[in-house]
Amino acid sequence: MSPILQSETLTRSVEDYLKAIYQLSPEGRPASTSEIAHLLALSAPSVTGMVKRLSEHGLLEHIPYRGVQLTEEGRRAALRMVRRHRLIEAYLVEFLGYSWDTVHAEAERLEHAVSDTMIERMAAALGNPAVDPHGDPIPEADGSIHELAGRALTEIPIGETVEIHRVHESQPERLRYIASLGLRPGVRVTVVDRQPFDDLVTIEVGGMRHVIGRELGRVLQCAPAE
Amino acid sequence: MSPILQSETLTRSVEDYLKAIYQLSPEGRPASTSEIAHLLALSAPSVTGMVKRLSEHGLLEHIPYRGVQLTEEGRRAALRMVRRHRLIEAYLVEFLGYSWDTVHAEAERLEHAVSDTMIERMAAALGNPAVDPHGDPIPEADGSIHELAGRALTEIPIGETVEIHRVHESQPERLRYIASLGLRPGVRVTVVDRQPFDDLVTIEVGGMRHVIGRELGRVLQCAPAE
DNA sequence: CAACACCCTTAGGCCAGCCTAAATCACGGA
DNA sequence: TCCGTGATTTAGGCTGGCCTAAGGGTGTTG
Repeated sequence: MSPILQSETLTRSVEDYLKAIYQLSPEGRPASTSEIAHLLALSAPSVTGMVKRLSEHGLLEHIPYRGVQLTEEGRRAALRMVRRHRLIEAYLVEFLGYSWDTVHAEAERLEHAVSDTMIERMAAALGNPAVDPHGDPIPEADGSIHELAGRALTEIPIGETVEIHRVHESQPERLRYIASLGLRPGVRVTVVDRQPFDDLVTIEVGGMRHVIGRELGRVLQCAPAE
Repeated sequence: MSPILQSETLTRSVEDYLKAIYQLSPEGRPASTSEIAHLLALSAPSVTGMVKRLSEHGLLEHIPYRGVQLTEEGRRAALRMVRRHRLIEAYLVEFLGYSWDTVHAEAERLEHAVSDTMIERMAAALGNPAVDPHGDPIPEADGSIHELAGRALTEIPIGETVEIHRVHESQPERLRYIASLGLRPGVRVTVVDRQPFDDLVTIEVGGMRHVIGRELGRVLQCAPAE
């Protein structure tokens, strides 16, 4: 029944859908039509239609009105795209002078065009890195991914000093703002105050104090400073 | 009338058509529907249809039953693609360990996906080379191209020693064969014999003798050895 | 338990790009 | 000059992927 799609016959669109669904729920919780539509900047009916096609091809399961979940095959395809995307970002930053706020758009296009061979050569040139410039873990070629446990900045108690491990954000303007505060993977941050509501956190980084809101705070993943 | 297509809204297909037409006739001689169809591996009616759209957008002129010629705008777009293609080939060979018989397919996909910024960074990383790994000249960013005059190997008289400047071929099998004879840009070749028909040429290269037929002979562009 | 709001899907349409089959043109040879 | 051959275009159709408008579920709330 399911035609042989295994041999890299996924279209650009299909790759984008799979990656989006994975990103909405790496753990496999069902993703809703509207979430997908919002992330891909498409209308909801378009998503319903594509989702139907993808489920016929065995890449995901769709329970009408309930959401979609990737199948094992769909998850593999999605992780392949994530690997590509993050390796491309790392390569562009390392070898072609890109900054972390500009790589995303370029990688978004390249991830569909590059061969597996080229991806592996880029990985080798980089020394097979474990994370990309934002600190996001790069899935292995075999489809495994090692998510490093981390707490959002919003969860760190007053007085604690942590290291930023990951800045999970792709919008250039936000990234530029984050960078302007001196925040990037590897940097140490101390939480000096917290507001009772809205998860406002005051941090000290590089001798400066800044207040971070809920949205930004969730994007900044931290680990205990060594 | 002609909608504003200037701002990089050309589709993959359109880019391929323009490049194909340019390659069929860099000098601007009209290219026929069937030549284009053959080069792009499409049916003739498909080409007629696309050609009609492209001429409406001012990228080429189509005289029905007579052929098509790129307009200045079309030529610029085509040269942009050629520049991209050749720079990508050069980059892949220089930095990612590709051989000249494998770069073509990869470049064919990448040329549509890469930004102008990235192309210029690749060019800079390469030191703004004038030619690609096959010896084909790389058009400048401003759209100028410096074709180096050369004679096909089939035209070299007996006894003359020349240097191969250019191997104008993209098929991997043919390139591998050519390489297996020790032929590549920069190599010196002496014509030791010629057959009266079929442009057969016997050459000596690296102490070995080989007979080259018409097709291959035309692909090998030579210049007087210094 | 009914009603409403919200989300999701169905219906119907459009465009780019491709195809095959059927007309039509152009040109060389009788 | 006429005709046939081969190239080209027209006609008509398909698929992927998107859209808007309209209909149908679901679940929360009075």
